[in-house]
Amino acid sequence: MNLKELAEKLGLSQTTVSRALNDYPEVNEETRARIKKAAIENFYRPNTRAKSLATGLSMTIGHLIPVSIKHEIVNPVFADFIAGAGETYSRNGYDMMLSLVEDGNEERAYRELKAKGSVDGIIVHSPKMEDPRIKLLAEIGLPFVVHGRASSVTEDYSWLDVNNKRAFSRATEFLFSLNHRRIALINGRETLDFAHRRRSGYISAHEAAGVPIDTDMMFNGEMTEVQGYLSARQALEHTAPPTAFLASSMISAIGIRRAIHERGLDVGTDVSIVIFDDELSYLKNGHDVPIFTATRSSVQNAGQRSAEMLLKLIKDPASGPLQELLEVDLVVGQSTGPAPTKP
Amino acid sequence: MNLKELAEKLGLSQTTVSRALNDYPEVNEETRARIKKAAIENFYRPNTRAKSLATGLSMTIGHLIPVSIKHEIVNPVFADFIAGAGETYSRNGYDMMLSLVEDGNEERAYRELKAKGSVDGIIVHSPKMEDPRIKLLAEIGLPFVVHGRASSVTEDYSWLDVNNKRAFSRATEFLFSLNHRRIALINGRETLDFAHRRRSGYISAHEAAGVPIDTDMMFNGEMTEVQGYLSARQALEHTAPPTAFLASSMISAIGIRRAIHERGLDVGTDVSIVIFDDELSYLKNGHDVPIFTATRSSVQNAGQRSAEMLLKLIKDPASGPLQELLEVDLVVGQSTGPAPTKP
DNA sequence: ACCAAAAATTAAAGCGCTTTGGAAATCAGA
DNA sequence: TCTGATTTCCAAAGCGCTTTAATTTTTGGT
Repeated sequence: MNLKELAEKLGLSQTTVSRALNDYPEVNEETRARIKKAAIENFYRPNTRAKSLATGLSMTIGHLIPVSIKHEIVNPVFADFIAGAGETYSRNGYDMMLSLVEDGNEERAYRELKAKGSVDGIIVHSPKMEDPRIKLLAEIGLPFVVHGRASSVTEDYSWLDVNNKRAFSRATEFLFSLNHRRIALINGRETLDFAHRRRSGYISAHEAAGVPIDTDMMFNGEMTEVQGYLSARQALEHTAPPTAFLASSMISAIGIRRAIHERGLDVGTDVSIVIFDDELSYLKNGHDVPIFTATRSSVQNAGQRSAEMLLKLIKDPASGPLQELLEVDLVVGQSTGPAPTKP
Repeated sequence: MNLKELAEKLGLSQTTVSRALNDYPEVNEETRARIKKAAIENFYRPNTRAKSLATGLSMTIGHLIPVSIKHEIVNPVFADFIAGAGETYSRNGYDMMLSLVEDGNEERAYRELKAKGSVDGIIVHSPKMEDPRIKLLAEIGLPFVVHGRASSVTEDYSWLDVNNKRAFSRATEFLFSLNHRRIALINGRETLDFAHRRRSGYISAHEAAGVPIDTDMMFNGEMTEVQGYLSARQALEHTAPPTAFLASSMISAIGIRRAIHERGLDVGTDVSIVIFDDELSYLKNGHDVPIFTATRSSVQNAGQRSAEMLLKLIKDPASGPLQELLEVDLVVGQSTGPAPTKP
């Protein structure tokens, strides 16, 4: 059932029917009611493509995932973010489009998206320190919100980020307060902006407390279980092993825990762990008492907020740039305790 | 730059330009070359919505995620599946649309998708034992492929599934061969079809070997770390604890491992674990030697194959229903060993 | 009862593309 | 050189909707 058929069935013009359904004022309330009733009865749904062509709005938000960080799509964080954003989209009548982009083809992909008119806005994932996508999108003139920030980009743009630096400085300070002085950092890839910020939080806390930093204790790489395990093993094999770990994700921490157990040590007594917990729905940090002491910030919530920002930006471009910095909670779990006193 | 402008610039009609670009035969090869060159130079991209309206094809595949199993979207398996499928889509010029569907609104959502003409086909995720979506989609007349199967559905439909039953019977037999006789099953929610099949594999292996089954050793629930931990703890607290665990996912197994360690036992010597490994990209099962002995099947590959099936089905509906059953590998890792002999 | 203003409705154009049905140009055969 | 077939191109219709501009109907004041 399309508009034409519906209009014929009602003995009205397409114009009136269209207007009635879209709540335009210039239509008699009685006929509007009659039209809406008929629309429901006939399960009429305007064809999105036709509507989109007529209005110039695609009512679609694009999420582009560079294949290079395919691990990222696949990254639990990404999935949870999407889950949050998706809810906001569907509540507002927007569709969500996902695209995988070949490496190096990024610029082309964004321009294409604009040229093909397939989206009204874009969410930018996993920004790097110096991310060319931001300038590009601004130039193209497609509304966008970055999930995270790009430190080296000077232009003003819309973003939503977690206060990663503060999170890691707080976590570090917390470990200091438990008398840990040798803390290994198991970070994400430091070309990614968030990892860089976390590192600087770790460093600044050390500097503020006058605790020397040993670069042997700083690791970065993919945030996988294996990577966490390998880094932790290396740290523990050091002549001066750490008494605590600071991990960028729950998954890394699981690997770290494996390395600790492997050496016959116990988590929370012999070695402490603090993690950054994205509150992934299927990787809950324990039920009653958290398994890991953590700085916590829901990535699903971040997805929702980012989506809201983007929709606002699309509705009213002049309202931007919008920026939002989320603070984390520091929740104490079973994975931390006072540093063991030397035997 | 749209078609009209491009045609004007070339001094040709829109018809000719359109035909040249779409490789229709009735156009001089010289002018075709000229047109294609101009199209490239001007970065011309046909507007998807207009094209879609004209052709009646949306060139979009829909993935609907019921909010009830929001954990599923968020489920790493889902993300990896999408990553696989997405690659196939973009290689074939298709877009991928993700929608979250409110509970209970499923039928409406599918019908709407059809009425709005926003997708050419659908992938059905996480089928339940008796899934009404299959009959519905067949009735609506929208091409679809189910990732998994629905045991109680008698109609013929297209699906791609892993041989879950065989996987779990093999895993069970493998544990039997190591002299384990008391094996706990930590399964996913058994309303979901795949979990049900895994269970029946576990059971049939027991029956074939004449080993009695203790329902106290059978658990099912969300495939989360916490759930795995809680189930395993309960199993280990039993008066006759298991000597081995069979887990439906890597994540559950991580929880199981935690419970085992907590009791001061060791994995691979005191207690064995076999898992079903979906080869999630960020949850690799070890680097050289697998951490867990596993039945293995890449879910990313499944996504890719499903997408290929669906595209084929869209191109040629008569070619269906298509069905594909993937077998698993059984790879031995560090988490299994002979059953400990009673002290 | 009349007329201007307001309200309600409609015809038709337009969004950017594909495709049908011709028309014009080229070619081949006699 | 002419004719019919072939090749090459084009005008216009159509996809299903919105929206502008115009038309018809209703209302209200005198």
